[in-house]
Amino acid sequence: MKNYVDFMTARFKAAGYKITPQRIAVFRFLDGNKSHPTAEDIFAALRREYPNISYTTVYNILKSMLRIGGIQELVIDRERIHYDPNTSLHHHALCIKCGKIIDVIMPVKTLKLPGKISAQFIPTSFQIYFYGKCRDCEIKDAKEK
Amino acid sequence: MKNYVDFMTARFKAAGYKITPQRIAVFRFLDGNKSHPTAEDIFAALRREYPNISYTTVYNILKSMLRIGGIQELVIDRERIHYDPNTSLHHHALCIKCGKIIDVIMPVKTLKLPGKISAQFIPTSFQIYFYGKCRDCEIKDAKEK
DNA sequence: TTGGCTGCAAAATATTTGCAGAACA
DNA sequence: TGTTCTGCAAATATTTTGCAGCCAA
Repeated sequence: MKNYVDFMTARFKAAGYKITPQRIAVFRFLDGNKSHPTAEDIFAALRREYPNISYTTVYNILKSMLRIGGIQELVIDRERIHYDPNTSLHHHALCIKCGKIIDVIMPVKTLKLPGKISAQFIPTSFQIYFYGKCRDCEIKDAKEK
Repeated sequence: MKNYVDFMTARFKAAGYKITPQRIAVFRFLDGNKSHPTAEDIFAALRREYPNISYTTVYNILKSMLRIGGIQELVIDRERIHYDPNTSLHHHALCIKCGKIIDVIMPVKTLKLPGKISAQFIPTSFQIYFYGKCRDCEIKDAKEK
């Protein structure tokens, strides 16, 4: 499978979902996308190609992708949900000034919950979120002083 | 400082904020509270004592507490924000069935970002979120099968 | 006394839903 | 051709804001 578009197209077909131009456009937009877009970002990008596309469609497609896999929701920003086509284990850093999210690829041995907690909770995944300032905002802030 | 109410009252006074019955009620509700309540939970609890209390007041108080410290926002649930009066370093587990959040107290050495990333990002804190199923939901699901 | 705080109502924002018509398979 | 999908409009839910009156200091 050479790219994300073909990969997702195959997954949708396998799941019995139809392939529509809008769906392909979402796959294309997300292919290799490391910007962690929101539904609005995706909507805005697709609107150039499809002036009539609706939020409903964007949300529908994202929901389908979540259901069958191929995308990840990032719940890190209190204002809105971000999406990440990279579903392999990695983490994220949020700039509290500009809201930018960057990937944190680091080897973290699969975290084991302490015995007391594993009696109460069965984890299926985990995410590490770093909060701080990105380089650009750090520089901007330094200049203001 | 013997308890959270006195502690927060002192902090508010030190910051030049007034002490109102509603503020004390929020402090009291949060004292030792490990349920990770939402603004709605707090509103509902306070309403019993203060039938006229408004969401505005709850949100205002939470915002003040965030500003001067004494509370933490948990951005883990896609639907709403949860609050935690425990601001010491600890982590959380979210049950994807019932939405319950439980504390994860485990010793994690302060995580260091890989060199490549620390050139781009200066972290001030981090949070580990576990996603899975709580014991109660696990038992419920087992019975259904 | 007075500036900050509360509570009401309305606004803003993100996401979801009902439904009629379009279009993929 | 039939069912799923799209797009519009309206609904929902959470959080924020404007403002008049109240109250803690």
